[in-house]
Amino acid sequence: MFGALADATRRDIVRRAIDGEQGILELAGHYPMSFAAVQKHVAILERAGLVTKERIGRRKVVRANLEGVLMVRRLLDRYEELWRSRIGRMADLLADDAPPAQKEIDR
Amino acid sequence: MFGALADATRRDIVRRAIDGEQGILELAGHYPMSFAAVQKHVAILERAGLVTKERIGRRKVVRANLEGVLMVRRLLDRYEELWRSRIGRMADLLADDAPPAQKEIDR
DNA sequence: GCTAGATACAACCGTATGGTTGTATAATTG
DNA sequence: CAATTATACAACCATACGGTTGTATCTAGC
Repeated sequence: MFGALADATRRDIVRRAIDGEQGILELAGHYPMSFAAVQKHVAILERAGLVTKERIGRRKVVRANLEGVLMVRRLLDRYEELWRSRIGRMADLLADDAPPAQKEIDR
Repeated sequence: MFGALADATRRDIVRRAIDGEQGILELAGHYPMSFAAVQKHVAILERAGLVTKERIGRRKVVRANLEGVLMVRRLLDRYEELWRSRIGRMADLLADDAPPAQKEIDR
């Protein structure tokens, strides 16, 4: 998933897919590369679960998959939580620390 | 940044860096690859701003950089927001839609 | 059913990436 | 300061990746 988002073109496709109903050919129009290249990018995003394709008429409309974006975000949330809990543990350690004898505190 | 997180080893290093005070050699112990390889991974994470190195004695301790993680998350938040505002716009459209004449609604 | 439109897929190419080994630099220890 | 520990860096290799072109499939319209 992170891999899928690691490419700028793909991130932009996701962005456009969020509020567009664009077919692949239309999407390809926005980028300085061939239709096939864009097609590959969409395929990668699709496999990563960040985007879905739906046949509409003779086109296949690309739609962003909110679930996918949320999935990635959740991972990052876990990292943040790990961090905060670490900070928490450090604070706990300091708090649990019974005030040592005066001579050790002062100075 | 997404690129930096696109590798499983690097994600694990970030995880360990969150609550560890591990040097690179210690980190390398966890993975089936050479010290130099891990060193490169750390360098990539560092360039991406996800991790910092601090010299402590003869080691260089690797610490996760919360700022970096939050940065990536913020990007995903923007995607989510785009999505929700799109849903919002669609809802608005439906709401703004003045009830058409009866003949158009029924049937 | 034939033609045109839109997508799919395979083969190929150059470069970036993840890995290796080897050598050099920094900091601790005796 | 010599020896050891921990990190840095360069050169190299195989493979993955982003791009191309060419051909095949599927749908719409006449």
